Amino acid sequence: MRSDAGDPSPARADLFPATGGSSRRSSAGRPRSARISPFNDPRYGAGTSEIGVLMDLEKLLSDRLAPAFAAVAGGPVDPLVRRSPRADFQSDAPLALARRLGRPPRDVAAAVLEHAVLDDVCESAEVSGPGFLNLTVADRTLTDLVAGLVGDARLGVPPTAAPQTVVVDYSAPNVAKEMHVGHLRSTVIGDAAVRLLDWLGHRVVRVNHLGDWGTPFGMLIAHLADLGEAEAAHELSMGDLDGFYRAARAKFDADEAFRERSRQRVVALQGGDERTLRLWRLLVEQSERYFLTVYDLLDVTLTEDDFRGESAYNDLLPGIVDDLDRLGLLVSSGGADCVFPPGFGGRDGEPLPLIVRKSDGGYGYPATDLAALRQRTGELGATRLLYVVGLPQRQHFAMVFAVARAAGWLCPPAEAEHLGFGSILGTDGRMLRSRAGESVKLVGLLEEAVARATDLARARNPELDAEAAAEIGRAVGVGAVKYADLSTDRRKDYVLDWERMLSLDGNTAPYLQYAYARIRSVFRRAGTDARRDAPIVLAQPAERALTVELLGFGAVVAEMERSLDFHQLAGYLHRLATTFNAFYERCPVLRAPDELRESRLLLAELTARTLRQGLHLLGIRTLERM
RNA sequence: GCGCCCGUAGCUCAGCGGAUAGAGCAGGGGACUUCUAAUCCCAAGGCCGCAGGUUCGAAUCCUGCCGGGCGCACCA
Repeated sequence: MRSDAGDPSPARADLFPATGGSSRRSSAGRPRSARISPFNDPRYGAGTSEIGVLMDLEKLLSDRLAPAFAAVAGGPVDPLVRRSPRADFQSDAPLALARRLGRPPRDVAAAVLEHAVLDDVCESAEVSGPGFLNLTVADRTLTDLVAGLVGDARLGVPPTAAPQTVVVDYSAPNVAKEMHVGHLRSTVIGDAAVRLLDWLGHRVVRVNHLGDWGTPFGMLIAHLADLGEAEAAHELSMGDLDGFYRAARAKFDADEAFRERSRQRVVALQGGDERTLRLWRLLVEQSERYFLTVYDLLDVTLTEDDFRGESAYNDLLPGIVDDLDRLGLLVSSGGADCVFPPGFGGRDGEPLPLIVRKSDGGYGYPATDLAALRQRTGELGATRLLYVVGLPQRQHFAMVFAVARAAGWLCPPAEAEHLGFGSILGTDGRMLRSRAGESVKLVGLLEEAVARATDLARARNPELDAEAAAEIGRAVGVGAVKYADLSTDRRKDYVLDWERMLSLDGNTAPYLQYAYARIRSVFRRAGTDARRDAPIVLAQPAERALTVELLGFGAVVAEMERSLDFHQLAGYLHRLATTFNAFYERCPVLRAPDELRESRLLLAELTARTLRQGLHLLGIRTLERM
């Protein structure tokens, strides 16, 4: 069972229905008719929504505008509906269409308006500026849609109509080596991808592509043998993997006899020597045990079942070479077996090979990656392969994918995507390093985050007992690190700045967690849940703004299924929290007259559920109090 | 040398063909006998690296330059 520490199962199941599984399934292939509305669709009674899709305002407006555009253009046109600073929404499409039709943009916009049926959902719809359509949604539409959200455990996000098998390759630490900040991004981003795709109803296979094979293992095993198994196991179980590695390395550099023993160990390992293999397994097991403690601290859903080291593909490697040869793709160059995918050049302008088998007969990581890919599309039947690996390996994956396509191991509908990411920088703008110039230990980083967050919690709240402070410190500290990673475009480098990411305001995890805790506090005081059937009343602009924001969750999540750009979800959650805090400031909940009080409790509950679900998708915990 | 990525407010970042380029932080001014002020409100802050081009319209697309990062055959 996966130790999903961030599972949103609430203390009060009635208030926060579980959202882990696909509890409701919308009718697949449902027609996207523009004429279906919350008001005329018999399946769509207020508060008892059977389908999630029409809780999405953008889609509702888009569906209404599409036929009108089609009528004007004589063919399908995407209405390009988006949020607008001048109204609730705007359509940009008339501008582009005007050129195609050779008519003035404002005329086109006006013609679209004439054809569009918007009266029942919009308070106003008008041509604006050079030819935009500004749409202001009727309050009645907002209250009806948000009432549908109340009854929807999935908050307006329907499960996918086309489930795929998705393999997510992420984390991938190296045996007998410490996890460092470089593994942080892969682990955090990969885990968010897994959580999202799983929630959307895909079959997700986590693969932790452990670095558990290769020449360094000769050295490590030789060192292990010198120490004796018992002593080595003890050292490794302390979690000091780097100490072990460094000691082996130092002997390797200094001692010729040790170097020779190391080389013999490599040969013995590859030759399947039982005693050597046993030592190797000890190394792997101890390392895996250590990695699991890091994953536990990180609140990541990886378990022991997800380890699939490079060695797992060893038996498949000769077949890869043979089959490439049979397909006529293999070229011998400099004694190595290579494939030269077109379009890749090297330093000297020569074609760049993917070296499948080295001149010494050994296999490198290209062979392993090809074998793994083939196993994923073949045996596992995956149609989406994600590789959460740093951007420097971009060319490598482009070549592997190109060769796999040429070999027929990667063909539609299956597709592979390198989910690359940038580096973590220090506040000096350079790659994050420890003072000694080494890579920074991941656990050290996490421990510092937790310690800092715990201190902050104590300083804010001196009456907290030690246990509560520790729990808050952990959720906030780890959440802050993960959120800092996920809240900016993953392709860019980002600066790790303690002050900023642990700050209680700004686009940070603590800010979002605090908004959630505040809402929970309201419900503790209320001593009751929100009444599910209470009508939503939009008495003030802040209530209206919050409602519009709540209705945007589905569109953001839907967009991320494809892009996996988690900073968009982070941005949405921050916007939602900001909008809620403004609402909270101006709209008393518990002190309000009955009707308003019930309505506001519902809005608060929806906000909390959305924050919790959104943060959960990012792998970040919420707290009942802070 | 070839290739890829990145230069947006003092700082960290959104925006990637559409209206007057948005947030947050820091700095300035205001709001606490609080439904948790770990909050909110207000004002200020920009030749979107530079120069051309395409377009009714360019931070966004194309070309060239400048600055920074990364990769380029037997390490993964």
